[in-house]
Amino acid sequence: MTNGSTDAAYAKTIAEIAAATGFSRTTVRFVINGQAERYRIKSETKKVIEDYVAAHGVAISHVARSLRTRRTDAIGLIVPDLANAFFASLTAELEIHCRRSGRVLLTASSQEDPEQEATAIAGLVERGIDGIVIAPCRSPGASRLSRAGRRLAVVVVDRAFPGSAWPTVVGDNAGVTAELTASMIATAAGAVHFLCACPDLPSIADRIAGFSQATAKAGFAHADRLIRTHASDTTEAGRALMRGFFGDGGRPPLAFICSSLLILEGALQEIVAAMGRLPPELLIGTFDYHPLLDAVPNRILSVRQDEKAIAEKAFDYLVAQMDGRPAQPLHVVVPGRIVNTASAVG
Amino acid sequence: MTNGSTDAAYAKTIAEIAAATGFSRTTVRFVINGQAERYRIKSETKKVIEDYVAAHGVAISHVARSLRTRRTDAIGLIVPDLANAFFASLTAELEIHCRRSGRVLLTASSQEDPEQEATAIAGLVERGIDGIVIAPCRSPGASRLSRAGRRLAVVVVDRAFPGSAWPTVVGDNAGVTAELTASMIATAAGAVHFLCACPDLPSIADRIAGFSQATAKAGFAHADRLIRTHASDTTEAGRALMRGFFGDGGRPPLAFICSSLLILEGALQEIVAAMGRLPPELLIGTFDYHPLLDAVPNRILSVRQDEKAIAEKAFDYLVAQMDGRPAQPLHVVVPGRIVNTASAVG
DNA sequence: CTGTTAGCGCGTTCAG
DNA sequence: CTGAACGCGCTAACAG
Repeated sequence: MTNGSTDAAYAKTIAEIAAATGFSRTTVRFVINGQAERYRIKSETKKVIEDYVAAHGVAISHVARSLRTRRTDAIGLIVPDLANAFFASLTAELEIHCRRSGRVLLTASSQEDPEQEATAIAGLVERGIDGIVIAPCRSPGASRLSRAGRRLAVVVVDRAFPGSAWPTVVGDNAGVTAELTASMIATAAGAVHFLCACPDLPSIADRIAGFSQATAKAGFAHADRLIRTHASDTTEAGRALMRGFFGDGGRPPLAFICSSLLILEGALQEIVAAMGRLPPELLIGTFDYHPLLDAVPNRILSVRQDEKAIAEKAFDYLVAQMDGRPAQPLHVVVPGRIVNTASAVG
Repeated sequence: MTNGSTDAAYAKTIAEIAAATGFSRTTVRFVINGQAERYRIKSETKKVIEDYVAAHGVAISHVARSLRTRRTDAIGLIVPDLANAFFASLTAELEIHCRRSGRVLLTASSQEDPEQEATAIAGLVERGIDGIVIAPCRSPGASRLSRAGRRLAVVVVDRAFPGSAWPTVVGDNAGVTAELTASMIATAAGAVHFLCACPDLPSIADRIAGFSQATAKAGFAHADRLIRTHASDTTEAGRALMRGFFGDGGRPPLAFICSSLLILEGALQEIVAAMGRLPPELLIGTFDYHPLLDAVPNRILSVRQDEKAIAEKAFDYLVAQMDGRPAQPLHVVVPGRIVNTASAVG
């Protein structure tokens, strides 16, 4: 409406700016990309173009650029479930790194389903992402990641499936679980049970190993008797696992560890449903943290992963690959730590 | 390694397949896109191409396609904070719709910061997303959404800033808050306080209006005395708001409502920090749901938004715009409902 | 009927 | 400071 050329309301393409100012597309591009000096564009020319841009705006098509440069400055992230606070936090951290480096993060979730994972990977790869961070729900060797793109950078996080060809960044699991278990056995002066989803996931297998080790060390003969597993990591699975105790006509274990917040949520719901409340003497251990844990009156020991450090490492590895630098250590374990919730003092 | 042409390990482009099979790119494309019959490709030809594809794989460049079709089959989502369970759930629901319709969802978060929001919008728009669903952190008129792209579909969710030019899908706020407040006043037989982040957000303003209305109706003279606000929606803000009560040398209010889970988390943490535990007589109201609420022994009334319905409506509106169909009602309010947590029976 | 040719879209690149 | 080719899938027009 204001000017006469095309559509006044919208930003202009390089070709439009070139046509309007009478310079070539190349010249316009140099000015817009801040390379005016490098290519000795006359300052007067520069000003004309800059003024036009200031008045009308530019709309660089990243799509066209990507076609040529074979880069999208986009990286993908595939997580099993955003409802899991650990992954939500990891996502937020990775986004910070992306924004800082002028990239965008494309997040997709697999809902722990290999098919959805495959769909998500395909969708992102087709769109030319430069790299991908993935917490795979199956061994990634089986996925189509390898055939995906000519040069796709890949970093696996959280789940170190054996034989993975890609750099892997995981939180500590075996060590910290052993520590947690030992501490709880000492406090409870008795057996500690382990409610555990997805025992086939490497991260969970490590937790089981840590648990078994600490249990054996404390003198319990049959560690596996204390472990109950479920195939899926959901609130419902947590309820089912806890229901197992009530089903035996019994009571909940006095001390137990849940392999994830979702399992814990379900387990607690089931106890409340069955008993009307949480027995105050219950000693609880869990992985990952949520602020609401502080409002639960029971003593809770939580293993906090360092999402920030994991995200940073993963991002570094990704950038290293994209730059052609091979990542030095192919496997990094980021230590976690055990914290008491606020109510634990009571 | 296996074949001789280019790189054995990777899927082939249309041009590569054409060169290898001896047909033209157009023919190959027809077969690959399942249009062989429509364009009467000889079935023998079709088989040759299909066999080659089966053996080597195809790698359609969505980037090149987008350049031509001016569609990316990608839609963007901008949320203030993924740590907020409401937005995490909304994201998951939208992703389902995208997958079903062969699109990908690109999620970015603004951390409630207008600048980050602008960066995120720009990043997505530059990459040619077909539409965007946004829970804006400021009035979106001020944002650059309007100048963004020639034809970007936009739907605003959760926050209906006045005068918005775009279709808006929000949860009910005023009505359900009035209901919640009235119910809590009746139960507590006394005043109910409202701890409230971001009072300038339209969704929160509606909640304040509902609260004030119910409070006035119940005969409380100065509703605004019962409302305390904080500029940001974080756990820390919740702690600060609750600290206000203790600062007066007082005790926490016997009945209070928090405008979000984050505020609630902070408020509860602060009470636990100050008193060592949550007084069991505390009556609590909050917005949005988290499974861990069920493990808090106090009676909690939670307003649950219907993320599924919100996501569905928003997606419908988006698709309608992308198809050139104008969305009929420009503003939809999805009803919420009040639920008791499991412990509320006690 | 069966398939091909030519150019488009738009930012990038490099020889002029 | 410019011109022309390039990347790769899409589409209309066209030949055998």
